[in-house]
Amino acid sequence: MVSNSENIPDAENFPAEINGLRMTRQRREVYKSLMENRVHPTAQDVFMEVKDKLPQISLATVYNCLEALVQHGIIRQVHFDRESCRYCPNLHEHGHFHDHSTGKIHDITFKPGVKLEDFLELPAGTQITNIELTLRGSLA
Amino acid sequence: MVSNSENIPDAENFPAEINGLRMTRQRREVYKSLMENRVHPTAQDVFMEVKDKLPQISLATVYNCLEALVQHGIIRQVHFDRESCRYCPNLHEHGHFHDHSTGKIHDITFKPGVKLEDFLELPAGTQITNIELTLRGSLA
DNA sequence: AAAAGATCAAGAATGATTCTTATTTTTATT
DNA sequence: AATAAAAATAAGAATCATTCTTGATCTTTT
Ligand SMILES: [Mn+2]
Ligand SMILES: [Mn+2]
Ligand SMILES: [Zn+2]
Ligand SMILES: [Zn+2]
Repeated sequence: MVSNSENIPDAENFPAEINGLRMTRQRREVYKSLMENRVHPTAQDVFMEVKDKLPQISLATVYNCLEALVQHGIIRQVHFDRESCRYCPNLHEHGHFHDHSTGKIHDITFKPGVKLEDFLELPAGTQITNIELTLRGSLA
Repeated sequence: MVSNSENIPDAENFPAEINGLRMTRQRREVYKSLMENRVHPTAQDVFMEVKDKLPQISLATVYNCLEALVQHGIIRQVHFDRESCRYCPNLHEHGHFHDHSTGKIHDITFKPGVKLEDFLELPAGTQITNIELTLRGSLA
């Protein structure tokens, strides 16, 4: 029952452009890697994965691609302390749970309908444009 | 009505040890700087502040002091993306709001009695040991 | 086809942080 | 109090993720 076919178009019918960003071979493979393996990889991780398909790609290009994808709102950066940045193609509002027992990072969603003001003491007039929530712990 | 006297003992009656960490002159000044100026400074910021009191202190020592204070649970590190770490002496559970209009970082507390499960979809068996919440935006 | 623009590869540069080592200070022991 | 052992500090080197620079290559427009 293993199925790694999400809704990722293959090379032939992959859109030539996403959110105004031209999908070059490198950007496409970087993006596909993120979509197929939702493990919040680092740039190095992506580099190693993508080299299988594009053996000549450089780490700098992986950084460039990731940056371009982030700038165009196609993927998001995830930060854990001072570790290398990680990348996530899940665009829904969510936080991250770093399970220290397995090392895996899980997406955590907010309960439907919850507003920030429901659980935070926000100074009057606060306009929040971005939320980053990181949880650490383990699965009992 | 200016009062920068919080509950920060002065040099004479400053505890010789906190949480099992010996309070050397350097550690004391670093800690006092954080307590007196609650602006979430970087190590560089602390370095520049503390040099007024201990002109011979080195940046490496400031890093060492901050690290020792963090390890002993006396202060906390705060992360904003890939920027330099910042330090916070507020030990109550709280998040941070980076006000992009003023550049200031504000402590944000949770509403009393709120539990994580109240607003997050947590997988069953999740044991959370640490929460990091970062908000970005502006004060209208 | 030519020109302009965008992307890429490779390696150098940057900057925050950590590490190394010699020196100084503090604490424990005689 | 003197001595030995342990801890902390200062200074600078090393590290590592990330960014920058530059020349080559690919795309799009004229
Ligand atoms: Mn591989
Ligand atoms: Mn100053
Ligand atoms: Zn995610
Ligand atoms: Zn704080």
